[in-house]
Amino acid sequence: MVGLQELKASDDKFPHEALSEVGYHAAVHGQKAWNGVAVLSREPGETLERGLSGQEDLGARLITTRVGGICFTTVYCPNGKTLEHEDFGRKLAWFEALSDHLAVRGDPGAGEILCGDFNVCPAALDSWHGEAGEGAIFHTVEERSRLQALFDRGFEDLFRVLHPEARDYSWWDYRHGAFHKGQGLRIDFLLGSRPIVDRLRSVEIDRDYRKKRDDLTPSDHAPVVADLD
DNA sequence: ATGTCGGAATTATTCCGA
Repeated sequence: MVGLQELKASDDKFPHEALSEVGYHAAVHGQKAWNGVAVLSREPGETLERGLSGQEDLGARLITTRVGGICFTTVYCPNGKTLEHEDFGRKLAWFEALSDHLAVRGDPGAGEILCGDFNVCPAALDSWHGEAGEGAIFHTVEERSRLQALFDRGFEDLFRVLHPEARDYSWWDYRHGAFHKGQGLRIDFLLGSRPIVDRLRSVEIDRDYRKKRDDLTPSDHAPVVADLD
C-alpha cells in the first residue's frame, strides 16, 4: 500500500487510469491546487474517512482506507509556517483533533498504519540542526507533545523501531542546496500498531528518490518504505 | 541572498505556501 500527500489536484484530475494500468486501486481525497491525500492498494479497499472532522478549513489532509485487514490512514499535517503565525496554533489544534479522532475510531489491537508528512521532528536526531534546533518550528515542545500523543494511542515509529540511532532524513528544502549539504529533517513517518510492528521486516528511507533525474524535478520529500510479513 | 519550486491570479509578473 502507498500513502500519498500533497496531490495538489482535485479528485477529477487524479490519474486513476494510469494507476489501474500498473495494478493499483486508489482512494482519493483531493483538493484543487493545495493539499490532497490518497491511498493506493493492490486490492480494492473500503474508504472509512475522507478528511478530519472539524478541521475542514485546513484542507484535504486525511484519508483512511481498510484493505485486507489493515486500516491505513495517511495524513498531510499542517506546516504551521512560523511560531508567531496563527497557523501554528491551528497546526497544534489539528494534531489534537487527530488524536481525538484516533481515540474514537482507532483500534490499536488491530493492524493499523498511520503515515504521511507530519511536519514535526520527534527528536534532535531527526534534524540536521541537532540540539541547536530545539525550540525552532518543527522542533518545539508543543509540536512534539502533540506527536507523542499520537504515539500514545498505540502507534510506533517503524523507522525508529529498526534504526534507533540512524541519522536519516526524509525531507530537504529546495533552497540553499540543502540536499547536497545534508541539511534535512525526518518528518515523514510510517507509524504502526503492535500487530504491524510484529510483522515488520525492514524499513528504509529512499534517499535516491530526492535526486534530480533527467529533466524532472524531484519532490522535496523522499519516500519511507517498509516490508511486512 | 528567503539562494527553490509550483500554483494562482492574471496574462509575464507578482504573491503565496511550503
